[in-house]
Amino acid sequence: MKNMQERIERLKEKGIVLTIQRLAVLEFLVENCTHPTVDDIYKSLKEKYPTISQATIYSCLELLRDAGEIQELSIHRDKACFDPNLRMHHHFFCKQCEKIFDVNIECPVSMQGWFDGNKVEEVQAYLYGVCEECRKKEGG
Amino acid sequence: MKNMQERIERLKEKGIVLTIQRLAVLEFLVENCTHPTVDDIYKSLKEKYPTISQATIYSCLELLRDAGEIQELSIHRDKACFDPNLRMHHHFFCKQCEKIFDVNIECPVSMQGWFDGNKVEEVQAYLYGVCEECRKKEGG
DNA sequence: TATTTGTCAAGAATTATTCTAATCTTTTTC
DNA sequence: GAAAAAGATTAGAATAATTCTTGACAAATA
Repeated sequence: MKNMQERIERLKEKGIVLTIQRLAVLEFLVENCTHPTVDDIYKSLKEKYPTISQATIYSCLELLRDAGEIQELSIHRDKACFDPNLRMHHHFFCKQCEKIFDVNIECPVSMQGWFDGNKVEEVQAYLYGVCEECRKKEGG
Repeated sequence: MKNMQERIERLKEKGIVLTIQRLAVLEFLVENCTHPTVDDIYKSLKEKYPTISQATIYSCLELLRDAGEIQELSIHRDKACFDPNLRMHHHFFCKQCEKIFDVNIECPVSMQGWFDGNKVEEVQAYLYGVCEECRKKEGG
């Protein structure tokens, strides 16, 4: 359950109706911090709610993203994935196992809010490489 | 012409055949540093080379990217765009005019090569916000 | 209860990208 | 230089992620 209660409060304050589907999507993300794709979420929720449609997943994700409750990552260019972690952080993508890890490095770029005269509202940084685990496997 | 000659040398050294189409794609990118999409490139080259096909643009871009001559950006999640600038740099996307600017900020994350035990081979950082020009327009 | 407003489902439509098979070019071999 | 082989290009079909549309449904309001 974690911080679900807080999140629900925040959404209610914003006047967002918390339907079963919306809660299910949010809850799934909070409990599965593996940066799932739309399809991952759809397949999993379909088991519990067999009538749910993909379009609903898309619309719930869009709503939650616009409400600032989740982040949309474009670490792959062919599909979106989502992260319920609201703290400022970046992401590492392993080219071999394709897992995505959170990266908690403080980066000056992200902290500023400004770059020259341009207002920076959001920062996404993606590191691509090979994770420790995969490197170990390779090595032996 | 700029650094085309150097680029051509590098590609030849790698044993890459420099067809008219490949050169045209590379040249277009070098002369249009506006981070064009596949479609931008296709539409523009089609005027000069009416028989060129989209698949050729995709394959040239893939080849040039894999040869390390250009960078592929996933700043939009709905379409790729390309950058011939090989120096380490990041990108700013204006949500209003949708222009993409290069950002020359040195970021520790990018310099390291490592994050915990994970080997970092590439870094892409995207700043999203409103550019100076658009803010000025808004203001008055 | 009747009305209004907002949400959901299902599938069609759209769009970027990849695949395929045929054609054309270039390179190699004789 | 001609023939064969290898590689590149084309055009269009196929695929896959995402968005749109429309009607059905549910909740909130009067």
